[in-house]
Amino acid sequence: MARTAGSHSDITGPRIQEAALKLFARHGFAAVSMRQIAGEVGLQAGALYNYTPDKQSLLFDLMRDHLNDLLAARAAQPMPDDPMARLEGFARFHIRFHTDRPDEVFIAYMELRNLTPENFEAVTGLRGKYEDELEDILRQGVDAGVFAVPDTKIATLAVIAMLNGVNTWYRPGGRLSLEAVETIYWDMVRKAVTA
Amino acid sequence: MARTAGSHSDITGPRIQEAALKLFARHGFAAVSMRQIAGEVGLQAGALYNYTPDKQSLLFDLMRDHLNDLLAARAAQPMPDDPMARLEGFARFHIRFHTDRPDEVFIAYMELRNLTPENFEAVTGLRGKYEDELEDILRQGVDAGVFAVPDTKIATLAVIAMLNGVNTWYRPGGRLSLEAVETIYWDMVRKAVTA
DNA sequence: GTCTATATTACGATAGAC
DNA sequence: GTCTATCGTAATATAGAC
Repeated sequence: MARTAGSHSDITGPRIQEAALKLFARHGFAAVSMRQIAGEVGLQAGALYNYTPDKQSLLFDLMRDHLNDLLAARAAQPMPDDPMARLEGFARFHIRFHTDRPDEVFIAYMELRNLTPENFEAVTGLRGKYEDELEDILRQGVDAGVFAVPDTKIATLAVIAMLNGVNTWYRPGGRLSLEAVETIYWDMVRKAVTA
Repeated sequence: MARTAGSHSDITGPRIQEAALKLFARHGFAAVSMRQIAGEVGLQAGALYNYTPDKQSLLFDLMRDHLNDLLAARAAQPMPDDPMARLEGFARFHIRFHTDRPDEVFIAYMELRNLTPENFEAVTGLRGKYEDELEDILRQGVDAGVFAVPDTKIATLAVIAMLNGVNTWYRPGGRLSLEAVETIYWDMVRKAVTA
C-alpha cells in the first residue's frame, strides 16, 4: 500500500539478496561485481544503491541473517535433558539445517576475511554462540559420565568440522537419503565422544 | 654461474611464489593484485611476467606443488600392515603436515573456484589420490573386522573434514603441543571408526 | 631482468533526468 | 525507483628502453 504504480521495492530487495547470495557462493565476493548482481536481477548497477549502501553491507547482511536464522532455528528445537539425546538432536539438526542452505553456509565460512573488522566481530560472535551450545552439551555429558573427551572446546570444534563436511559432498537426490546421512554421521559422532 | 651481475632470477622466482602464497592466503586470490605481489617482492608489476605467464598460473602452481608435496611426503611414511597402526600413522601425519603449512592448505581449499576448469581437474585429481589412501586403510580395516563404518567413502570424507578442522584453530606455541593435539584427534578418529 | 609507460578494460559509487 | 552518464581509480597484461 501507499506505493506508487511500478514500484517493486518490496520484491526487488529480496531478489538482490538472492542474486548476491548465488553469485558470491559461486564465484566469491571479491570476484563478483555490482554490475553482475544488477544484471542477474535485471537492473542497472546504480539502482542497487537504493537497497544497499555498499557491496560490503550486501555480504554482511547475508552472513548475519544466516547466523540469526541458525540460532533461531536451533532455539526452536526440542531440548531433552539427556545429554545423549541432546547431542543426537544437535547433530541431526546441524546436518539438516546446513544441507538445506549450502550457499549461505559456504559464504559464511569462506568470506569471513572480506568482512570489515567490525562486521567480522559481529559474525564470529554469532557463530560462537552456536558453538557454545554444542560445548554445553558435551560438558553436560562429561559431567554425567556418558561422554569422555579430554577437552570440550576441541571436541566441539572437531564435531562441527566433521558435520560441516557433509556440505562438501551431499546433494539432494543422491544415492543416500538425508535421513541416512544423518544417521551415519550421528553414529560416528556418538562413538567419537562416548565414554 | 653463467649469470650476469645483478641477476637474481634464481632467488626472485621463489620469492614471488612466497609473496603470492602469503597474500592469497590472507586476502584471497581475487582480492590480490599483481602490483601487490610485485610490491611485496620489491619489483614493479611488469617484472612478474618474467616468471609467470599470468596470475592464474601463480595460483595453480601453488596448489599443484602443495598437493605433490603432500603425496610425496605421505609416500615416504612407514606403512605398517596393521590397519589400526596405519590409520594412526595417517591421522598423525595429516595433522603434522597440514598444521605445518597453513597458508598452502588454506589456499588449496578456498581457491578451488578460481581455477580454470583444466586446472581444477588437475588439482581435484591429486587430492582424490590422497583421499584414496585413507579410504584404502578404512576398507582394509573393515575387511579385517577392526573397523565398522557403513560407507568407507563417507567415513573417509568425515575423517578428513575432522582432521582438517585442526588448522582452523591450532597455532604453534599455544596451550597444547602438536603431539597432544594429534593424540586427542587420533583418539576421536579411532573411536569413531572402531568396530 | 627490471624499469617506465601505456593499452584496454573494469571496478565501486554518485549525480541528476525522468 | 530506475535510468544514463560519469567520476576517479585500479585491474591484467604488454611494449620497448636500458
